[in-house]
Amino acid sequence: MKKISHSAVHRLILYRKLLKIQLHTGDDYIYSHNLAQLAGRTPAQVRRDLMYVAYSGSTVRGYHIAELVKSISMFIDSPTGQGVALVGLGNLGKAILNYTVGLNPKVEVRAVFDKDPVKIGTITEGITCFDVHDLEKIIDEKNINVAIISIPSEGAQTIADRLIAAGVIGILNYSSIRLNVPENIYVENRDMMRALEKTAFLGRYFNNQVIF
Amino acid sequence: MKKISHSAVHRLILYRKLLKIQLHTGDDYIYSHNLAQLAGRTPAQVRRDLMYVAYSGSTVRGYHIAELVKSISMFIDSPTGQGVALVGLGNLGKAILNYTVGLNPKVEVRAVFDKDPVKIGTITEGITCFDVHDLEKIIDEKNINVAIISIPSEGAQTIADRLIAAGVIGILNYSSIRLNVPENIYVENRDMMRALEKTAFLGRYFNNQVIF
DNA sequence: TAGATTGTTAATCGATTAACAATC
DNA sequence: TAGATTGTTAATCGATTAACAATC
Repeated sequence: MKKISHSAVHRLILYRKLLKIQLHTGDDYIYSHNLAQLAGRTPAQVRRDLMYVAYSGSTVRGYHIAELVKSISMFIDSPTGQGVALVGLGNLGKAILNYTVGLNPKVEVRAVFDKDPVKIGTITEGITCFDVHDLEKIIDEKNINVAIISIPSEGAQTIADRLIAAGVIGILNYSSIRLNVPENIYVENRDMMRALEKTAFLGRYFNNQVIF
Repeated sequence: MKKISHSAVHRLILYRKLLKIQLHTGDDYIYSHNLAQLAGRTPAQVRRDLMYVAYSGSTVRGYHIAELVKSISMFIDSPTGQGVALVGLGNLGKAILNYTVGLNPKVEVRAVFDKDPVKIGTITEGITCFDVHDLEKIIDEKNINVAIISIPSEGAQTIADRLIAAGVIGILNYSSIRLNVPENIYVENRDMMRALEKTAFLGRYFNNQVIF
């Protein structure tokens, strides 16, 4: 199996997103330098990234947008699709549902979990909220192997352990602790405070306000 | 001025966070291999990263935790502190406030903006919500140079233009469009769907379920 | 054909890793 | 001192960039 860097995966997903938007603008084809500009990359970088997916552009017309989207999807998405569980239906959980539900049928949120009796049984963005007590059962029933953690730090590790034991292989972690997981489990951490501090520093850095 | 990579900045912020937690465990000193384990890095990588900040460890005791935190902060934080504006007080905006307010006095959310009259004038996590119409005035008054965008895609570019014109140099963008900004402005994009798709792919990749 | 673009190879750059002298 | 750790230099690795032949 060939290797691919995390950042290349991230970029391919970005290209697909940008291409989907281009689909609605009328043009059938796009050149690497147009896509590069949209993505904030160089044309050569884009062409190199695209060589991961089995699709060749035309030297005259560039890339057929719809075909390229299809090729990227064949590369990135699971052929059978993947189910996603969201744990924690607070403000963040609701926002995540709002930003993700319905966008990619191959990466589909199939269940929400919470421990609050008021929330259990409600439906948000079309997804039912289950009792976190039934986590293992529902994950098995709904064939879920990806999870999003949007609960406070205290319970996060316990939930992660249960998710992994139930068959989850990828975790998007919005809690502010770092999870301890086996090495075959992928964890993507999204720490909001860390992102804010990074933005504050790099803003000054870009404006030459940092001296060291 | 020396150069530093975005990822090194991101790691230094992580180290500081992990060290702050260690502060409460009783030990005064920590070795690079302990910090490395917490951060998921190698000891040599940690030592190399730490050489950006002007602080030397002891060859016998390792790094004095409190001193190292101070040195990282002197490196990362602005001496005068930076004000932050949050634009959009929906579920996501409320979650962001919840995850960031009060954690770092040098990166301080000083104002929230929304266009909803019901929200304007309310106080969340101690921060007043202002009319987005008064954006420029408040940003100037409260000496803000960092902003978080947590509004739907449609209005995001217009808001970004106004923020930049008002003096913002760093933007943490949670909307799902890419912002067009001058090259001296730093934008950190946080696309939830992209993060989810990446997690789904890399989960399978880590488990050798991806063939290409 | 001429010209613009693509895919691929070679050169460069930077980050990571390994090795080691210096320190207490 | 012996031993463990640090800071720094050298070697390796990988990604980015530049160059260019192939294509229509």
